[in-house]
Amino acid sequence: MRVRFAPSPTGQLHVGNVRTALFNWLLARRHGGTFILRIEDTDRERSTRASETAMIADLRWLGLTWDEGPDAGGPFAPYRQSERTARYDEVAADLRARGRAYFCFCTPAQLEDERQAALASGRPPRYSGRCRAIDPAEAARRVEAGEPAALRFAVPEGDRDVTFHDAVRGDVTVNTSIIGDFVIVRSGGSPAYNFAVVVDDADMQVTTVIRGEDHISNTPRQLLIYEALGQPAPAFAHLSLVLGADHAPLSKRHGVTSVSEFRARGYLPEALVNYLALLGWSPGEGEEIVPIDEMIRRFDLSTVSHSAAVFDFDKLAWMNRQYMRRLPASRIAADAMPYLQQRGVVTGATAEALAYVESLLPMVVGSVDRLEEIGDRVAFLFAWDAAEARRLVEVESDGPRAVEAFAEAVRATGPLVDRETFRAAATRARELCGLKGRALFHPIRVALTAADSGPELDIAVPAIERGATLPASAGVARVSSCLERLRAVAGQR
RNA sequence: GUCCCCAUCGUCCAGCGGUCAGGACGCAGCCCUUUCAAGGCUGAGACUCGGGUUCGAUUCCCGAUGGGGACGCCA
Repeated sequence: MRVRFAPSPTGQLHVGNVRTALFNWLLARRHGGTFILRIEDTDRERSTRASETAMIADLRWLGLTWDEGPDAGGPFAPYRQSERTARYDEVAADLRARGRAYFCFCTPAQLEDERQAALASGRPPRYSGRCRAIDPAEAARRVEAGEPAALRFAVPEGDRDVTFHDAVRGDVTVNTSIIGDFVIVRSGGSPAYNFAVVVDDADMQVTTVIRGEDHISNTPRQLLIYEALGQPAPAFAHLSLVLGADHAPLSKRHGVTSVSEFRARGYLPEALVNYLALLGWSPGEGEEIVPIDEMIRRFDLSTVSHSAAVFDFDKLAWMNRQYMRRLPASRIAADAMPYLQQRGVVTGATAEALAYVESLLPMVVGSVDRLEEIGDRVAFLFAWDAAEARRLVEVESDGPRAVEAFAEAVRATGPLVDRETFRAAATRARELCGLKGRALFHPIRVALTAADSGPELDIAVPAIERGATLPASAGVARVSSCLERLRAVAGQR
């Protein structure tokens, strides 16, 4: 089995395309087949190498590895359409020599007028086939003389049904009478999509073409080319589209849609892949968190949904939270470093900094959806605002009393390095002031964190103390100790 | 306009002739709790409509309706 993902490098890699890539990849891995990455850069205007590079990086980040591609090489190289022009020229010449394609001299303006007229009078807006009547020898002379011409495929006359079996939706039939002669080589000499895909898929021996539903009506055209070429056609599978909440195809105006943006916002590749897999496919019973190996084991095109799916950002967020909790802490800590560095909370990627960040994870994981949000949740460690803390303490009727009792307890116990020490200090404070429950703990919280909500105190407090012992060389922003904070709030009064 | 595809809770999926129509996200309530979350439990919430076929249709067939796609010298 040979499948391919063939993006055109004209921008960012979109999650809808990633889903297509993923389904191709899953099928290849499931059957021990080959996954090919092919770059469809025939549109010279819009394709850029920067976009190609970015897409490759995104695919790598997602873990969708390919066996053949522009960088990896392979037996059917090159895998970049812009480097395959000689091959397209050859096939185009052959088609023309055999009367299956002809030169068209119509101007864009002419074509546009015809289309408008057809639309206005309610006829299908397709090419009239006018240039088909031009004698091939004369056409060749005109081209020789430098007249610009596109090459069109000569769709067989008469109405004939073209049927193909779609692996996700069954048989699809289209009548050739609705297909106008379409351009296969632009007047500039570059191959048009319908032509290049067929040549490439045939040359690269692709056995199954999995792509978006928007290509379903292109399939009959491509089948006609396969036929004219005397090549066997691959199997086809068309995936439904990914929509936004308004049921319009997912686009920038729905929010974040490109892989690089999801990455920048702190989504994990495993979560994105898992979410996307479940958008239009289900592994069977229950389970939403599906390890990649399990997906490979279970994936099958016949169980892919026929209908369009709405992208649910909330569910993705939930999924990401699940992965933040399940993936090894060392991995999450490492991935979170760039975000913390960006905030200036971590200044150097030392082993000590990494270890400290990892130690903070139990405090944030589960309460945060994305890596990017970790910084907010731990901000109280590094940016503690004494005035704000004092203000919040005073809002509580017994606030100052509770804080003073706690401060005295801490002076006795020393640094609250672990949960037990913290609890012992809290117990001592309760004995000193007689306050308990919220009346005791809330003042302690606001005094120590300058915020009235946050992580559980018995893990937040030791985190403060651990941070306070870190040397400057650790590359972590300064954390003031509990005692320092208490002194500043309770004062020496 | 023409052709093609699609149709189960708000959303994503299960269901593949007989089910109290199941799960997940989200939502509501309760519990837990020193706060916000998280977590646990409970709950509300769907078979688009009309014809067939059948003893029996969410499930099969036809039509309508609705949604989407295509009709480019974009892919």
